[in-house]
Amino acid sequence: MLKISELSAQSGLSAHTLRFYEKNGLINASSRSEAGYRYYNEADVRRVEFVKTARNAGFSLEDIAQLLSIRVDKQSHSCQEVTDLTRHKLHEVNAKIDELQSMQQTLQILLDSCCGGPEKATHCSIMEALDEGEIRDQARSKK
Amino acid sequence: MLKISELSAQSGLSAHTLRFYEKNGLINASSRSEAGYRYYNEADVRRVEFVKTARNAGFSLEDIAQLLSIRVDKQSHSCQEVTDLTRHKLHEVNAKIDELQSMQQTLQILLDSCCGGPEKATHCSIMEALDEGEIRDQARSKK
DNA sequence: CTTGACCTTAGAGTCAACTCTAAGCTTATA
DNA sequence: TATAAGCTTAGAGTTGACTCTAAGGTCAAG
Ligand SMILES: [Zn+2]
Ligand SMILES: [Zn+2]
Ligand SMILES: [Zn+2]
Ligand SMILES: [Zn+2]
Repeated sequence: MLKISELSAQSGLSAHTLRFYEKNGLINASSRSEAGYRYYNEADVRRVEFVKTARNAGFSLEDIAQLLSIRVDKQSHSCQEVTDLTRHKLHEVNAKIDELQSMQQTLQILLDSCCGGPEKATHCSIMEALDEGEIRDQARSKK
Repeated sequence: MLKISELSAQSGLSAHTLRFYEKNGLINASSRSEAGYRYYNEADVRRVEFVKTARNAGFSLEDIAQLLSIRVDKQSHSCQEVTDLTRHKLHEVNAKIDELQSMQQTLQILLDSCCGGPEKATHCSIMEALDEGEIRDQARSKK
């Protein structure tokens, strides 16, 4: 049985974060001391690790809540549900990458166009490009 | 002289956003009607377009505030200042791309490993992978 | 028995960039 | 003149994932 600070040290998640995850229904301590201190057993710890791993893979806390509800009753869920979640997340990640790569290109072009020296910015081609709006619009995600 | 709704239509930025930008010192209407309505002249409009272009390139509003302060007095600023800003932004964008590509890979591997069918998730290899934590940590940015 | 580290809670604050609301003027059209 | 559309302001709400605070109870070591 681990106290919250011990689980925190072991998992790398702060005690604050662990309590926050609990408040959001992701994890919980299956027992409490008389004084109300949280005590985590092995299953609790595994659940925390699952959350941590899923978070590292890029899933949002909401996604993780769904994955957890599958995890506790795998019988009632299908592989398809799991891949749907994963595929959806992958699409989001891909969209974000596209957006950022577009910015990357723009920024690189701007950077290449400018001398970067100590001269006055009166002739700066980056400022000119921004002034003239000659930059293709990025598809900025709205969410 | 444009009223805020006209500038909004022309720029594609909502009137709310234009007022928000003004509150944050990015833009402003150089004159007001007797009743207090904002009126934007050509220079105002160009400044708004500059903001819009810089935002499209990926700069934060804070970055843009700096770019604008250079823009109004190019004599007192150097190309280097401009490239520093741009390079810094590029680094941020690159870091974010790396992080997302790492997630992308992880998600793709997970997806490839799962049958995605209507079978019960008891044997799901995505769930297994998340359970076993066999996923390399992404370098998640903390900011 | 005291000190200090650790634990509890509800709830507030943070960040970025909006987005919206309420309450009340103003202006254009029918 | 009445109605609707448009403008003003200060200020609150949104999103996601924390992060921190205040006020107080608990526990082990010296
Ligand atoms: Zn130069
Ligand atoms: Zn330059
Ligand atoms: Zn399967
Ligand atoms: Zn599966």
